[in-house]
Parts: sequence; structure tokens; C-alpha cells
Amino acid sequence: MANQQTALDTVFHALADPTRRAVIGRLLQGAAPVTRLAEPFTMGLPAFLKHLAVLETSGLIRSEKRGRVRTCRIDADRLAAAEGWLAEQRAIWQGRTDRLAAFVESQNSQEKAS
Amino acid sequence: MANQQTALDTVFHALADPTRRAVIGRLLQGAAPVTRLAEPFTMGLPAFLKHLAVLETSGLIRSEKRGRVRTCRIDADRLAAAEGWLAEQRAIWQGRTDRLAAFVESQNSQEKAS
DNA sequence: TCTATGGTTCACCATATGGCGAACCAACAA
DNA sequence: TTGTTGGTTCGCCATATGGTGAACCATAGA
Repeated sequence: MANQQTALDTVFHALADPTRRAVIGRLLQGAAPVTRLAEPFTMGLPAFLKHLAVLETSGLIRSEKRGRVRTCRIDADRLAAAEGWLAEQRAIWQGRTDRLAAFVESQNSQEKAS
Repeated sequence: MANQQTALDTVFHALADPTRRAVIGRLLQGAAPVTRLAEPFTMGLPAFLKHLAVLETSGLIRSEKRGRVRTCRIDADRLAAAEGWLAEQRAIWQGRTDRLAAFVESQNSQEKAS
């Protein structure tokens, strides 16, 4: 629970970067080794590995090394967790504005009735 | 479009902090002035104002000054945008695993049939 | 007008982040 | 065994982030 918050910290931080979001997008099409993932980007390998590290410590991706090639894949649970938090917040907001809308409507009805 | 990406950057970055998420949670219950928002936290006003600035430049909240009190409120559009991106990604993932599940199932059927 | 309140700005600090190049290790291929 | 390829680690750098205290401004109230 208290840990959940730190998890959201790291997940949202991981998502707050276009490179890392692009990696996620790529991995949604299937697992891939590090150098293939790095191809589209101009930065050097060391910099790219840092991005992967951020993604992995956030739990958004996992990776496994076989021989000399490390293969990365998505772990969608954390993605769902982040989406869940947002959905929850929006639900509260939605409920509020729905009640507000209902209130405004009831006021309108009263006005018409008067 | 190209700007959309920067928007996601700032929104996710804004969400990657427990203080700022707490502020959002508070604001979901209704608009509030700065000092009231700052009450629950131990940090000084200047630090807290920086958090508000991050939230506001991300577009997650808006604020308006009347007299000497600045009132903050939620702007749910950006929240929805972030949720939308996540939902989109998860849909792709879901589609993939659904197809995978279908494939596994079809393999199972074949195995049973053999 | 004086004072307390709500907010703002400024200068400063420690740490985190995101990038680099260079050197290095390990495994597959010739 | 000797390259070559795929990753990794290291030291370094510039900038961003998140916090501080102190001074300051502006308005509401006595």
C-alpha cells in the first residue's frame, strides 16, 4: 500500500520520457534484444541502457540474458496499475461533474417551472 | 501531434510525485486556495509553489487569482489524455495476448484432435 | 493607517537525470 | 585463436529537480 505509491512514482517517471514510451510501443509488438531496441535512436548505447534500467526498475519491462544477447519484454501489470490510478481519479471527477450536471439541470427545471 | 508528445511528457512527469498526486486527489473534491492545499505538507511554501507550477504547466490544474487569494482547480482533460494513452497501449497489448491466447487455444484443440 | 495574512520572488544548495567517450567483458564465428 | 559482435561499466559533464531561508509585495481587516 505504502509501497504502491512508490511504484506509481517510478512508473509515471518512466513514462515521462518519449524515448522510453517509444520503447514500450516497440515492445508491445513483441520482445526484442537491446541493440534492436536501440536502433531507432541517435543516442549511444550507455545512455540507452540507462533508459532500459529506468523501465526495468519501474517494473514496466523485464529482461533476460541468453548467451550474450539480452531480450526485453513488456510486463503489462504496471501499465494497468498506472491506468487504474488514472481511471480512479477520473471516476471521482466524473462523479463530481455528473452531480454538478444534475444540480445544474435541476436548477434549470426549477427556473422553467417558475 | 508533435506537441502531444511533449504534453504527455509534462503530464506524466507531473504525476510522478506523491505530493502532486495528493494535490490532485484533494482538488478532485473541489477547488481550493494555495495555503489550504499546502496545509497537509511539511515543506515550505516556495517548494510547494514549485509543485503547483509543475502541475499548472502540465495543464492538469488551472488557477485564478482574486484579491490576494489564488484558487486552484482541476482540468480533467489532460488526465483523460494520459489515461487515453495508457488505455491505447494496453489495448494493443491486450489484442496481442488475446491473439496469443487464441493461438494457444487453437494449438490445444489440434493437440486434442491428434 | 497599521498589521496580519496570502502569496511571490530571490539566491542558494544537494542530488538526480540524461547524455557522452573510452575502456572492457563475454560469447559466437571464422 | 583471433576477430567481431552485443552488452556492460566507468568517469565525466551539463542541466533539471526539489528543497531551504529571507526578503518582499499586495490586499483585507481593525
